[in-house]
Formats: sequence, C-alpha cells, structure tokens
Amino acid sequence: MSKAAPSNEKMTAQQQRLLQEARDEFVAQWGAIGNAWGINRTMAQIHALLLTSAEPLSTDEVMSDLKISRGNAHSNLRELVGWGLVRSVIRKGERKEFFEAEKDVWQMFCIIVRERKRREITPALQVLHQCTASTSDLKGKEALAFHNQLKELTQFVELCDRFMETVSWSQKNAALNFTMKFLKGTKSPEEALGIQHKGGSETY
Amino acid sequence: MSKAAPSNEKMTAQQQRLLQEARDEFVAQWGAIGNAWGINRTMAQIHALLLTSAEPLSTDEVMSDLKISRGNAHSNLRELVGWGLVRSVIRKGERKEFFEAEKDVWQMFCIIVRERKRREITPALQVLHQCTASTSDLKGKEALAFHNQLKELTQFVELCDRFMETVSWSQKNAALNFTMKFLKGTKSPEEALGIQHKGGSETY
DNA sequence: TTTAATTTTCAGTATTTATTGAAAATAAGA
DNA sequence: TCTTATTTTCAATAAATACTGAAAATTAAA
Repeated sequence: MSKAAPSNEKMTAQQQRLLQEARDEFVAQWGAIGNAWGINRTMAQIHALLLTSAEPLSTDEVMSDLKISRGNAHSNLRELVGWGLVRSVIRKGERKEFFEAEKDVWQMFCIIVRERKRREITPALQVLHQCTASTSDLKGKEALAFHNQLKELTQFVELCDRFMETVSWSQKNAALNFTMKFLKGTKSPEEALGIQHKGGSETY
Repeated sequence: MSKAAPSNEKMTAQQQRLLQEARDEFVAQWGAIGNAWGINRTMAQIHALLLTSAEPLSTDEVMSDLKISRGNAHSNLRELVGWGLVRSVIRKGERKEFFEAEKDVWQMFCIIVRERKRREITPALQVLHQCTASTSDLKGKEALAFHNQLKELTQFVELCDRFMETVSWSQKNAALNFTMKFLKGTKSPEEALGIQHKGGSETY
C-alpha cells in the first residue's frame, strides 16, 4: 500500500485542478451508481472520497469536500462503518476521529456481497419459503401456477444465496480462477445468441 | 408450461383466502426487494403479480389487484416491457391489451443482468476510464493514490462487465455447471475465514 | 364518418427519503 | 471539578420520487 517513496514532487496548480476535476467526476459517478442500486447517494459519494484519499479524513474534511452538513456526514459515515466498508482511526495527539475506507477492491466487493445477502436475500428467502409452503396443497389453476412459479423462484434465490455466501468468503485467487475459466469457456455472445441455430440446449 | 390438465378442481373459500394471502405477501416482498435494489416498488409488485398469474392480465386487472391508478399501472407496465421482463399479448376478439411476464427464472435473471449492465455498468466504465486516463501522469501523493486506486477499481468493474455480458448470454446448463463447481470447490466459510490460519493466499 | 373503447400524457399532489442545523450529550484535557 | 472539543440526535425542512385522475390522443368498430 501507500508507497510514498518515489515521485512525491509538488503538483502544479494545473495538475491540482486536473486531479480535483477527475476526483469530483469519480465521486459524482460513484454516487450515481450507488443510487441506481438503492444506496444513498451521499453515502456512496463519501465512500468514493475515502476510497481515493491517501490519508484518512475527518468528519469536517468530508463535510467541506462534499459541501454537506455535519449531521449528514455523520450519519452516512456511521452507515459506512456499519457496512464495514469504512473504519475509524484515531491518531495519537489528535482528539477527533478520522475515517479510512477499505482499499482492496476484492475485499470491498466481498463485504458488499456479504452485507446485501445478510440484509436482503436471506430474509427474502424466509418469506419465499413460507409462501411456497402455505400453498403446497392447494388445488386449482391459479394456485398451481402460483405454487410452481414460487418454487422455481425460491430454488433460484437459494442458489444465489449460497453463491453469495461462498463467493464473499472465498479466496480471491480461487474465485478469479473460476471467473476466468467461465469467461473463457462459454460461447461468444453472437454464437450463444444462436444466430446460426444449432438447436439443442437452452440458450438465452 | 401451464399444464392445466390434472387437478383443476374448484377451490374452497378458505383455500382462495390462503392463496390470496400468500400472493399478497409475495407481491409485497418482491416489491421490497426491488426497492432495496433501486427499482420502483410498484414496478416490482406488478412484476410479482404477473409472474405468478396463470393468465395474462389487463391494465384494469393490475389496477384493481394492486389498488393503484391507471396512470401508475400504465407507466410501470411500459417500464417492465421496456426491460423485456413483460410482454404484451393481444387476444383475438378482445380489444384491450394483456400483459404476461417471462416466467422462466433463469431467463428472467439474464434479462435483468443484461439490462443493468447496459444501463449502469457500461456507462460507468467510460467515466472510470476517463478519470484514470486524465490522471495518469500526475505526480504527488494524492494524485498517485487516486490514480492507482482508480486503476484497480476500473479493472474490477471491467471484469464484472465482462462477466455480466457472458453470463447473461450463456446457456443455463453451462452457467449452472460452473456455479455448482464453484460452490463445491471452495473451502467452507469457517475454513476460508482462516480460523486455523495456514498462512498463504489471501482469504477474506 | 361517428361512436365508443382503450391508451397515453401530464399537471398537480402526495409520499418517501434525505438533509440541515442547532441543541443535547459525551469525552478529553486543564 | 470546569471548560472546551467533538460527536450524536432529531425536529423541521427540502428535495426527490412516485402516484392520481382527468383530459387528450389514439385506435377500432359501427
């Protein structure tokens, strides 16, 4: 990590501006992505800020960098700590709290997968199981359609649940390995699309 | 699909009630999940409704089932059609439009992955590339931290992008096969956690 | 054509979610 | 202890998002 040794020259004003611009754009973009996936925009922006900061930042620095209120910065920082994506660090001599993000991208990914599984998938599965069970011996077209569909869905979500559990605790190398094999193994999109239909197994 | 042949007896009132309850719960839950992942709650509820309906439904049926306005039903149905998760069917003799969901769970999954990639991941990658490029020859600690972090992140998102592309067009069997191998291949969570640390490759 | 059914649009409104800012609580010196 | 820096809370407010309902547009039959 932070190998501050080599090229640590002062940046020109122009360079400062370039960095600032790129960073602002990244922060904005990360916020937009988070938003699209159901995550508070500000929380994602703070995450982006900390993720690309060489040093841990204080609440006040986050406030002024993103031009947000203390309450807002505070609660979103807490939320990030709650997810495990950010940890607070205390510096000797300093009274206030600083925050730093988990920088390792794979680790970050694992945390997010784990948390989303825990918060959303697993609870949803309970409901699915319950709905499936409570309709298992009903008769009639509508009831059968409902029950069968729910059974398939439940099985699929169970698979996702297990997959998320495994991937989020797995070793980076092992996971990458499988991913790579998978990426190489399947047909190209054009082929898979069945542009020259060979018939046979289901292709989507 | 809909093999209406065998047990198609009339349901008792009690059974009707059970089915209704289970279905309402499923619809609510699916709505909540969608919501957590950044999808309009009503859109997800309509999807849930159509997903578990033996027959295609009209806008009016959706309206009355979910107790929502025409405008709301209309725009969310359109949105679902836009995603490719729902298609409209016309019945001979009938003047109005009916809607049915894609029922195959794997197919459904592929559509969602494909759309999210197209709508969010690919555009985000552009920005990431741009931010990475525009800071590639800046000096200074902050600039280096930013650039390096962004490079790693970009690589990871690229991998996700490719993965989503591949999985969303892949054959169900092939994908399942890999998934299963993966699920069997990795260590158990306890082991992977390194509870009896053997040292060596990174474990999260 | 005219009529009637159906779909689409969209201004106005409601609901939900996010944010502010200042007061209260807490923690760390002095 | 008292003082001051810092964190936390939360009522009030703002902003974003979703929804309604009725009017306009479209479509298909008569």
